[in-house]
Amino acid sequence: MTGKREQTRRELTERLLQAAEELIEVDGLEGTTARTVTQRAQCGLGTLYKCYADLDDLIIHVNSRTLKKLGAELAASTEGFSDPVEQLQALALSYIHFAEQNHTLWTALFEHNATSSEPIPKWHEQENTALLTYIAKPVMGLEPELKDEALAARSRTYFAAIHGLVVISLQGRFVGLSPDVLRSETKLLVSRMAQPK
Amino acid sequence: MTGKREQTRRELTERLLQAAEELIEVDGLEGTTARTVTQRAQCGLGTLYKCYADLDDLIIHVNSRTLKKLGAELAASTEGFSDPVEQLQALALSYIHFAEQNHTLWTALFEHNATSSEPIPKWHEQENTALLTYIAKPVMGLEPELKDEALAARSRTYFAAIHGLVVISLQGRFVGLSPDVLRSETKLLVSRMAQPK
DNA sequence: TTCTGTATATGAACGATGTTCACAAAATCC
DNA sequence: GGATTTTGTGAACATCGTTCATATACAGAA
Repeated sequence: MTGKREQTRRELTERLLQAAEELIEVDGLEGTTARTVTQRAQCGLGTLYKCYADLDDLIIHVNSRTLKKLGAELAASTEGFSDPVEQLQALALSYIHFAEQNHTLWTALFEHNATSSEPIPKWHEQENTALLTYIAKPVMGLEPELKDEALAARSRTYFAAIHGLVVISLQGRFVGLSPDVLRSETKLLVSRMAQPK
Repeated sequence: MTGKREQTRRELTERLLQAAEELIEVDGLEGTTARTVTQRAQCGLGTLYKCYADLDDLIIHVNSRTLKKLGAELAASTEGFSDPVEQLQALALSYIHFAEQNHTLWTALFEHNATSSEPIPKWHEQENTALLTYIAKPVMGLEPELKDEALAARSRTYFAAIHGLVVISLQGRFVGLSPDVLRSETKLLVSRMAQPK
């Protein structure tokens, strides 16, 4: 019987990922410590560092999962819409919906590593930029003259503007907008952005 | 000779504020600890808790200073422009300039307290929303039908969209835009937002 | 000025954090 | 089945924010 080592290692790795995700979901990033995660995963403290580089690395893997879920919802949101503007509206509303329904996980996406020395690994940066592809498609329909870098930059502009609006609203650094005001302002932002001069 | 106690207390409070500001400027929030701050201010560790509620409170006071500087630059930026759109452009470019020139202090404004249990005190929230006044003025010129809450919401939308763009660019969670692309995209965002349908 | 009482600046100490590492135990190999 | 290698473990360490007894310095009265 061979491969037992590899199996238990995979189980441990998965259990830790699951435990971290649940902890972030319930208590947020601040409650997600090396000790609470390993306790919930029912393994020793040092095991975390056998399965992941460090706690940051584990959280990045949780964020990776979250990005996959978000990507799936974004992809599904544009189905049935042929008009680029309607697609952008659907993407924006889908983003809001995801942020509301998965508040702590979504928050962890950009609050994590906010003050860290280690840079975000490239494979995870890539996962972020990959989401811009969903935006690039309708933007291409709206502004067909844009090529490559210009299209990527414009897509980032669309995303950044919407994202900023959602952050201000849901994070509540300023007094938060109500959910319906957030939606109406988002629709307005998209429709104005989507009318090239 | 009376009032010596109060004077040294004020000096200590100011020295701690100055030390924290310099530390954030040089090392960012992560290098700004209770020990490094008190060491730089040349006072005992416990003194911090005599002058401020805790380390968070001290950093909030640094952020308060930063907001004042930002507010002054924003106020100055619109001088000489009468066209609302030009005023919004000036505000946006001024915001970018401030973020670039005071990168760590500006970052501390919204990265601090990201994962904290204590809510931001109301007087500091008020300092944040006060900045929206600068935006509200030109927006009022552009969309005079907006009243009170609607105007406040629309001003937040303008700010949030620009802020999102600057964050994505300067924070570099995604691969960062070059400074001139950031500026051209910002101008485009403002001009499109500023054309009511 | 001197003496007494009070306010306060201080750093040792505490609990909690992320991370490391020697070691015992378990899996693999011959 | 014995030898060897791999690995999960938690005690230990450095550092963090925060507290508190205490010694020091100041304020008011004589």
